[in-house]
Amino acid sequence: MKHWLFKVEPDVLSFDDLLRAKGRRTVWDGVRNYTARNLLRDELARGDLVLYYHSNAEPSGVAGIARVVRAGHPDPTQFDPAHPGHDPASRAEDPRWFAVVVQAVRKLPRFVTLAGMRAEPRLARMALLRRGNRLSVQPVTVAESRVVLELGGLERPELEL
DNA sequence: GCCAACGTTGGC
DNA sequence: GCCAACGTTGGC
Repeated sequence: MKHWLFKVEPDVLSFDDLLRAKGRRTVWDGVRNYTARNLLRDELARGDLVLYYHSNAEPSGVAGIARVVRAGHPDPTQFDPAHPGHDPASRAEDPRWFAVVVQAVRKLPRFVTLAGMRAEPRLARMALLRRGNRLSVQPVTVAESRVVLELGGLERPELEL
């Protein structure tokens, strides 16, 4: 099982919003970046762990964990002319953009702030913390994931790995 | 294929 | 609100 970090602005869908959503799940659609697209299409698998990160927030940080419950499939919004992510150049038989479905697992007992992660030497190499990183779906190592869950106050982080 | 211009992200 | 960093677009 692989581990990922998803960025989302909490004004759009906070982790608490996801917990309240029907089935505690949502379609992760609207991603229009080729690097993230490749990950969604080729790498994310059902059962993978997702660190749910609030970006552009006060404070920014990891709020909870989720799981991929449906692997990559064509993002329907690319074919919807009314959707801001509509892509007239994408064809149904060769879709350009992909989505997954994620389901909330649990909220972290302690919100793990960006500053808290920066202060943790074991996370020094984490992709999120690298300067200029804007990728909205990014890989996280199992070791990094474990540290984040530990910072988040989970008593038995290994149970989630 | 190069690269300037532009738009977006996201921390601060 | 500022602005650095990055991705994308499009002229050539």
